[in-house]
Amino acid sequence: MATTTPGHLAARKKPLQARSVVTLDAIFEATIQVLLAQGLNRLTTTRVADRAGVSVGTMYQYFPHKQALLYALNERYLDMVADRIETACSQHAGVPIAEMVDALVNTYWAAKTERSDVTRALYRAAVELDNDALIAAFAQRVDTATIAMFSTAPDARFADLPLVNTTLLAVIFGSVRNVFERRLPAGLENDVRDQLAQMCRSYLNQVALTDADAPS
Amino acid sequence: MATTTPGHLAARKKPLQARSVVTLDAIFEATIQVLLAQGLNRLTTTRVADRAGVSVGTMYQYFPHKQALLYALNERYLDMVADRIETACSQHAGVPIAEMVDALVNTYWAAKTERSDVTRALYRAAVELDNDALIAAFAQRVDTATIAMFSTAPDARFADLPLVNTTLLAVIFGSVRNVFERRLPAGLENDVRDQLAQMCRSYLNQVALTDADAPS
DNA sequence: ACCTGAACACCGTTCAAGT
DNA sequence: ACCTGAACACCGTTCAAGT
Repeated sequence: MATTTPGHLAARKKPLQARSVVTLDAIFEATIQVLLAQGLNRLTTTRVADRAGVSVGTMYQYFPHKQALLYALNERYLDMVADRIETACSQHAGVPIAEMVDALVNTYWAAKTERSDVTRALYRAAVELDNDALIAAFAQRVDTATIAMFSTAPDARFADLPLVNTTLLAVIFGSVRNVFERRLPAGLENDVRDQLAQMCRSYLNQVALTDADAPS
Repeated sequence: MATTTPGHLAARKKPLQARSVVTLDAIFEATIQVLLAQGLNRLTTTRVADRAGVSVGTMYQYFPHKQALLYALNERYLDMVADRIETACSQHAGVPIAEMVDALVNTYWAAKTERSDVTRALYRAAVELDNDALIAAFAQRVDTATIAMFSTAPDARFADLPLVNTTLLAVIFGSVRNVFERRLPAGLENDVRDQLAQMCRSYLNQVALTDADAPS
């Protein structure tokens, strides 16, 4: 499912020719580099254009304004994360629910951890650029994938799966972000991840319907 | 415990005279208003000064630069939240652990929800202003308060209370932020809060040492 | 058709001049 | 002693001129 981009933040032209794809990639790569090396308030259209080897004017052919550039960068990133979660979810259909939760925690955690500098930079860049639409689209994709996975659990049913699912995702995504922003030492970080997974499992065990709850 | 402010972000002068306090409050209030009404990238030093009824030059007597203003605003806010958590923690010393967790979730939730527009605006403003020091100081205060509270629980002991505590705080704070940024409908928001509290309780029940674990 | 970069409007910050 | 706001450097964005 494609992300729906609000008009005012949409990229100006789609890269139809091979050269454009290269230019666009160079711009994205330059943006990440400037973001990491100089930070958000030194991220200048001129600096990005310079590093990408194009003129400012050219950049404005691809993006109507600076925010649209950051928006597109986030979009790419969230699409990557959503792809990985969708894949993990379909690969774990039918396994016990505890394994599902572990897969979910570990997949999201790994996606955020692999390039944690980029993750943190994007958390910062994601601000004040009307990213509600991005977040909503991302949440929708993930909700769908995880609900589908959890429905196939052989060992658990729930009175209100959508609520359980929303809670679980809020807890996982929120905790990961929190741990990131606190810059915990790597060892402690991993311990917290394991505790998080355990917490999700306890919760699922407790809210799962028992046989006594089964409809007659 | 006072927050340790890094020098380059410190406010320029302390409000020693009554008039200065008024001016400073006016600047803070103006900042919140501009933030809510116009958003972060329309938050201009001139606009804030205008609304506060002072000149830009005067504002620069109190804050060495724009970031310091936003930093100070966040500092005030986090101090308020930390105060409330500390109070709740000392008021709940000695009660069963399930009640402690509920108090913690509800206090933090309430502090963030009461003026949710301000909360969201500050989440956005908190970016790229070296808020690591702020977050660290806040985390330290809360860690201390909650660990002290949990140690007095009559019905639970833990093999590694610091880890359990860190996990719990990451989950609670992270989830609250996530729920905020997703702008869930108010009814669902409350349901998720209740689920969150339940999840924390399941977790604590599971990781608490049983009598069998007791040292002989 | 597409790219360039000087030019324009606006913002953060300073500091000489005012009280 | 403290406040003011014009002035300066820099950034986002445009568009006439170039290829």
